[in-house]
Formats: sequence, structure tokens, C-alpha cells
Amino acid sequence: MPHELPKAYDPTAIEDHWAGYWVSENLFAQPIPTVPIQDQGSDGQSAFTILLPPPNVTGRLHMGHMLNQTEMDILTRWRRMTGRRALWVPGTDHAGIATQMMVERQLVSEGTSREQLGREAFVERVWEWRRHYGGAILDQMKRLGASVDWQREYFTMNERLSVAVREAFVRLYEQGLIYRGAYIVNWCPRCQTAISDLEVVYDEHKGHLWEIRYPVVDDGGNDTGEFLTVATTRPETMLGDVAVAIHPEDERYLHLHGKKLRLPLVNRPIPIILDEWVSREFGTGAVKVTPAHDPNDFALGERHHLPSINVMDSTGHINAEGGRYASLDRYVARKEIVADLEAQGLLAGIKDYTHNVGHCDRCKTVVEPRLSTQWFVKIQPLADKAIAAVKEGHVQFTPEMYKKTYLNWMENIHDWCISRQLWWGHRIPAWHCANCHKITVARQDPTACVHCGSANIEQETDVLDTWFSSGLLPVSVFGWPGIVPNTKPRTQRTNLGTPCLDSETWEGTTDRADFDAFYPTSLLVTGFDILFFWVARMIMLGCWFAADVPMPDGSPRSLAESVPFREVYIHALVRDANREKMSKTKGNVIDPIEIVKKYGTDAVRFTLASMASPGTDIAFNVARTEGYRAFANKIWNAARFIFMNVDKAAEVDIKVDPDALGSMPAVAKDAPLEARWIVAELHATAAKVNQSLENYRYDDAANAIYQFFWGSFCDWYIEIVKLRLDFSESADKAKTKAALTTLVGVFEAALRLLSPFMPFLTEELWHAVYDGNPPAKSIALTRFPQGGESVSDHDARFAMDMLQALVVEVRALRKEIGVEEKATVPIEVLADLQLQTAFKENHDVVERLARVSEVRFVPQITDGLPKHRVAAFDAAVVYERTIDVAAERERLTKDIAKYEKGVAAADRQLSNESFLAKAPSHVIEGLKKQASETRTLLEKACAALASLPRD
RNA sequence: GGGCGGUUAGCUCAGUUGGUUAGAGCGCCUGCCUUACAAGCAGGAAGUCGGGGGUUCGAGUCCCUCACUGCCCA
Repeated sequence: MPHELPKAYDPTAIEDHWAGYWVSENLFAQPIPTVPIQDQGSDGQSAFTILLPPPNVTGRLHMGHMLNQTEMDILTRWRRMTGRRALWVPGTDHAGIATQMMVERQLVSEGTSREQLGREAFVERVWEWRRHYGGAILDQMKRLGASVDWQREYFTMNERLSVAVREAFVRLYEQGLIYRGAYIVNWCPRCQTAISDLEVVYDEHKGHLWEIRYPVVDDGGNDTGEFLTVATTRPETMLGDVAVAIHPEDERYLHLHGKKLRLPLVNRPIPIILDEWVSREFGTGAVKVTPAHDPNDFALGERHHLPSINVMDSTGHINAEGGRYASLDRYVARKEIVADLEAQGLLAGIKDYTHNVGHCDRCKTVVEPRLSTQWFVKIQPLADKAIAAVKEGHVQFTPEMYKKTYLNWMENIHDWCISRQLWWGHRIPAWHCANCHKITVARQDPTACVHCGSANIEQETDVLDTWFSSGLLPVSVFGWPGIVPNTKPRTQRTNLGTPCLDSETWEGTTDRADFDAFYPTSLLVTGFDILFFWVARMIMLGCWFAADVPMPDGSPRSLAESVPFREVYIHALVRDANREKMSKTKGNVIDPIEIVKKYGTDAVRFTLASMASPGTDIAFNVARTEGYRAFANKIWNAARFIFMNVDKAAEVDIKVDPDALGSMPAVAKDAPLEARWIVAELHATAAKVNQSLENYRYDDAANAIYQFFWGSFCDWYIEIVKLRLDFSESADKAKTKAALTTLVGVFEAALRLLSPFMPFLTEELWHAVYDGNPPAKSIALTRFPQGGESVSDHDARFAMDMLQALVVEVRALRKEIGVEEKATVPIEVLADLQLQTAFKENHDVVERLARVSEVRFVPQITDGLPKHRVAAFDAAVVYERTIDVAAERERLTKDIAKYEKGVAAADRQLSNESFLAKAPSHVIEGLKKQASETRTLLEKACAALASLPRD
């Protein structure tokens, strides 16, 4: 028997197999197009391109990744199945700081260090680390079945992408948009490098506000006996003070204008300067100015032409400028300075003060604002384009709210510090000349200074910020900058099936078919925490560099065609079941791989999808995952039922024509009600799913499928179709075959509908449906069901509604009066002729589903029989057991109250003339209909109450 | 300090441009091993939509205000 399935669904038994199959068969590879995209004509052939926001190469998959990837995979699989040329490009970035840290830690454990190894050997060592461990997170992705093109896997340090980084740097430099200068940057004393504003995380910290008295001195430099008191959270920086600033209109200090102070401990004379930036309310209204150690002070220093005195070295220790405090750690120095000030009577007070302290995102060390020479991108021209791109609607945000956040950030952007004092990364292509001290920036390594011709040049030791290279990915993965017209033979991809993890050989140029077909990409899916990293930087760099790539027809590229992606979908945070943020310290981190092992990938995916409503955080509750594993099991068992019947049918030579599968099932007009109904439901569900996915409503889409599969297909359709699957000698074989065909056809289509959400389960069952002869290599390569409604569907759905209502009422009645589960009973039905016909035609359905022995249509329900009334009909169970009069009275009384309220509310509205005048007619008609139905129910309930025996 | 969200059933969340008597999953209660499925089947209970005010024929939905709560930026 080909169709034997285990009784219970076991995801572990099938998932590894399919995950491996999808990779080894290269199912989702998208070769370089051989025909220019615009020549492919049909709308359905346009590309759907999506780039994986690169996880850190050092990373392990967490719940946020899984949500992110589930969403991307659902959309990609869905778009692929609707006929789009779908391409999802995976990869990792080289994560400069994180990776270097990882390897340095290794070296420390081996008793050596980066410095001992030397730069070249160290970098080789990092590559080695990456070869061993760098693929972990992508391997996890493979296990989860992400439908990416593994042949296009990128790594930001690979040769081809490195060329792009170099080109981008050189171009910006040539355009005057990269400069080198001494500015305050965020310095991590542990990582020994500058980090960008975005890599600093602020934590609330209980500290102190020290108030220090600076002696006022006269022109001769002698103390006048007066003091100006300043307040600071970082007293150790006073060693580098060059002034004290006050507000020019601060009446307390008017008499000090033009005076000088003696800097305590250092005894340097410093001026009192006037600046409106000073807040009179904060502290004492006098602020010490340390340009080399505070960004605000730096700006102040520039305005007032003050010198900058750097008092700390790169490790956070006081340097020679600090006099007797030299070589002390910054916090040790702080203690000693405070103690010395106190000893000299210059400490005016210490106040508790809670403030935000910046920490290095990577290592959590307190960041030291520090003056140092760095490379910067003059960002405004790039930001202007990035702002225009969004304002003009070329990039759309979902949820729309993030557009505001984006613009707000972009409009207040600071120049971007792109240099990092690391060894692992793209070394800046600039050479310093020992002769003329000028800088040579070049695409090819130079042998001499371009300014003076000296050969005595040395390459800059700094590397570029990782985001500089990952921000370029949308253009660089599709061949920029080496794009040439389609004249020479197309480069062939070799090594099919083997991801090029290591150094990928780049031939220098690529044809432009890739760029033309896939740029701009369609969508970026990412978390809100990456908005400024990814979204902002890619838009800036994409708009800037793509603009220079002409359109396929040679015309200039507009801003609309320069953007790196047309849409951005921002998802929320995955929290734990109690809505708490997951964190290692709290110990509430859920490892997706663990959960997947326990419940199956499909169930976890479905959990995430069913909760992924735009803008809402996901409280991940395994109870829910358990529920969706049950859903998977439900489908599994539905399949078992179907296959069992297919096999039974085969024995009497009834076979489903394979041509009937693979599209939307059709039914004859005279087909049984349940067949017409389930096909109509399938159409409606397909329409709903397509529309929901169009709007990123994963939750609506998932819920619609769940409801269809379980609530309609399993609960009703399968139960009814059991009546039609008659394989006996006397059966009408044509009817049985038609029923079987609809059953299998609807199931097969529903599998396709579910496939983007539960790729593993559906792949397994879909192959089983075709019993070893599938029409494609994978369900993922079939067509997605498209829905629609017709008028006849409406009739079937109405009749089925009524039939279901009758069954439900009878079941409820039976419970109320305590009919044993197994007993069958006759029922009486009072209904109009139309309904009678529908019920008569389907009496077997009522009999089976409600355990009814006979349906009697009566002009009046026999007195004394327990009955239920709905607006359209009355139904009674012919049964002797007496009813619980008290309970019945309570129920009816409650109902009557509800109906009376409803009728009263409706009457009030319907007698309101302005309502009748202003409300749209369908609302009025609807209300009238509803009012009359409620009135009927009210009358019926009152009559029933009156007819109850008195006790 | 500035800005942006959230508050709907015991829990987690939907509720499209205002329109008929507010929904789902899980949980809960009751009864069933009815041969696809006990990871199941059937029936049931449960919400003055955070408080107050306003606009409107009509407000969970729009406006104001208060309370609580979360996030981002400085």
C-alpha cells in the first residue's frame, strides 16, 4: 500500500529529509536571467526579490530571526507560487567587532594575542574561524527550510563585495563626501575602536553629580577668594577642562563676565565663556568645558576657538596630560580626584543623580566620548536623497508609522564615522605619504604618492564599519560596480549546488542581466531595531550609487528606480509568554531550534504567522504552538482518511483523474450540496489569503486557512462526504468517483494554500497525494490557489448555513434534554417550503451528523416536545425524557431579556427620522431584517416560556 | 525633556474608510475512546471595548482630557 502514514504526525520524521532535499535539488535557485526581464511580457513574470538582512556571522538563530525568516519565507513562497520570478538572497556580514572579539578570546585562551600574531596572521586566523563556525546560522536556516537561493549566498568580505566597498569608498572620496578629521567619537576602551552612535546603547545608571568649586582669579593669576561652582557626572575629565561656560544672561554670574578661573589640581588658568547653549536650570548653571571628552563641549570649544586637551589614552587611562594622575584607570582617577578636591575644600557637594550612560553594544563597556582622528562620510547629500525617496513614496513602510521615525532620524542625521580601529574588515584604501603627509585614495593599490611621487607611503590601518559594506548589499549582490552592457557572453555559474562559502572568484565584470532583473529589490523585512542600521543606510547608499547605473534602455535612472527596495516591512519583537523581553540575564530566552525539535518547524512557523499582525509584539506562548502542532496533526489525519478511501476506491477500480488536480477544483451544478459548498469555501478562503498576504496580514491569512481546514473541511465536509464514499457493489460509481475527486481535489488545493505557512507537512502530503508521480519537484513550484466567488456559490453557502444550523440546534437540544450520545432520535422540523426542500435533499446529512433517525416536517411542532427556535425554523426532538423546567425557564428568561433589548434598540433607531434620512439604505434594510428576526425569536421564546409547566 | 505607540473575554491578540446585537486561538465548564484524528468529537459559560467629556442619526473606531503602560531619540 503506497499510502501508509503513521497514525500520528511526527515532524522530526519528515523535516530533515525535505530540508535537505530543497537544498540539494537547488529548488529555489534563480539563475541569471537569460532573457531581459522586460521581454518576458506577462505581469506574472515580474521579479520578487528579497535580500536577507545579514545575520552576524558569529550569530546563532534566535526567535527574532525565526520570525523575520518565517515572514520572508511565507512571502517568497507565496509570490513564487503566484508565478513571480522569486529570488531570496541569503548571506552574512563579517561583523567586524564581534568576530574579532570572538577570535581574540580564542587567542587569549591559547596564551597568545592579536598583537603577538601580527595583522596578517590574525586576519588569516579569522578566516579560519569563519570557515569552521561561520556557517552555523545559515545551516540553521537550511534546517528551517528557508526557500533561498543558496548559490547566491553572499559574505561581505568576499572578493566581489569587497571590490564594491572599495569602489564606493573611492567614489565618495572623489565626490568630496569622505573626509578625515579629529572629532569626538564614541570610543570603546575595551574594543579599542571608535563605534558609531548606533552602536552605543544607553542604560539608566545611578551615579552622582559632583559639584566642584573653581577659584576665581584676578589678572595677576591670584585667587580672589570667590568661586564658581560647576556640576559634573565625570569629575576625572576636569583634567582636560579649558573653560567654564555660563549663560550670558544668568544674573547670578553677571559680575564674572570676562574673569578667569584657576583649574583645581591642574592649576591652569581657564576663561569663563558666555554661551546661550548653557542651561541655567541644570546643576549650578555653570558648565565645565572639556572639548576632548564631550560632544557638546567639543561644539562649544569650536565656537569659542578653545584648544582641546585629551587627557585619556585609548584604554581609558589618564595620559601624561593628567599630571600626577597619569596612568590611572579612569575610575580610579575619578576617586582620587574627588578625594583630592575634598581635601582642598573644593568639593561643594555630591548629589545622587540618575543619568543615561552609553555602553558599547558589543561588550557593554562604558563608552568614552573621545577626540580622535577618524574617517567620516559627509552624510547630508546622501540623506537628502534618502529623504526624498521616502517622501515621494518610492519606498513604502508597513506599518506606516515607521515612515515618521525614519524621516525624523534622517532629518537629524550626523556625519557617519566609518573608520574602525580593527584588523578584521575592509581596510581603508588610503595611503599616507611620509614625505608630503598627503593622502592617496585609489582603486588599485598605489606604489607612489599621487601628490609628490614619493614611494614612501603606507596604507591606512583602520578598517571600515561593517555597515558600510552591508549597506551596499542591495547593489553589490547584483553586480555593482562591475556592470557592463549585455554584449559579451554571460558568465556561467559553476559549482552548482555548492554554496561558495569561501573566497568566491570574481571575474571583474558581470553582465547586467542580474541588476536589471532584480534591482530595485521588492521588499526588505526587518525588525524596528534595525531601522537605522539597515533601512536607512541601504536607502542612502542604494539611492546614491544605483543612480549612476543607467536603465536597461540606456536612459538615466530615476530616484524611483534607484531605491534599494520598494517596500519595507517592519516586524515587532518576539517576547516571552508574559510579554517580557527575552534576555539572557533573565533566562527567559526561547531557543527556536529547541521549540522546533519539540513541536516541528511548521507549528512554530504557524504560531509566529498567526500572531504576526503588523505593529504588534508577539508574546510567544508554547501553548499556542502546541495548538498548531495539533492542527498539523489534524491535517495529517485528514490525509490518512483520504488516502484510506483512495485505496479502497482503487480496489473497485475507481481512480481520481490526475488532471483534476493542480488547479482550483470544479464541481457540477447538480453536485451534492457539500461539494458545491466546500469548493465555494475554498475559493473564498483563497481570496482571503491572497488579499491578506498582499497587506502583510499574516495573522488573517493563517487564521483563514486554519478555519477552512479545520472548521469547514474536517468538521463538516469530511463528515458529510463519508456518506458519499460508497464502494459497495450497488453504489453509483460515477457519484462515488465525483465525490472522491472533489475530496482529493479540494485537499490538494488546500495543501497548496497552506504550503507557504507549513512547507514541510504540505510537501510530504502533497507527494503522497500524487503517490510517487508528482507533476513537479515540489509543492513549492506549483501554483497558488486563486479565489473568486460566483452567484451559485452563494446559494450553496446559504443552504449549507441552514443545514449546519439545524444540525447544531438538534445537537444542542439533545444535550439539554440528556439524550445519550449514541442514541438516535426522530426530530420534527417546522420550516418554509424552500428550507424543507433543502433539508429533505440532505436528510441523510442531518441524520448522520445529528444522530437523527428520521426528519419529520410538520405544520406545527407537537405540543410538549423540547424544541429550539431560530429565525428561519423550529426544530424539536421526539424524546420522552422530561426537561429541566427550572433551567429551561432561566435560559428562556435570559433570552427574552436579550431579545427585548435588541428589539428596543432596533425600534429606537428605526423610529429616528434623522437615522432614516441619513443612514445608507443597506444599513437600514439590514437593521429592519434583523429587527424582524429578533421579534420572531422574542415571540417564540415568550410562547415557549408560557407553555412551560408550572412547578 | 522631545516624539511615537498601546489599554477590547481568565491569557495572548484581531476588529480595514464610523454602520445592523464586538470576534479568534488558548484556557475554563459539561458529556463522549462515534475506526482519519483523545494532538480528537460534541455542547456551553465568559467582555458596561482603561476613566471622563465631546462630535454624530449612529463611536471599540474620530476629537479633547486624565490615568496606567511600552518604545525611540536627546
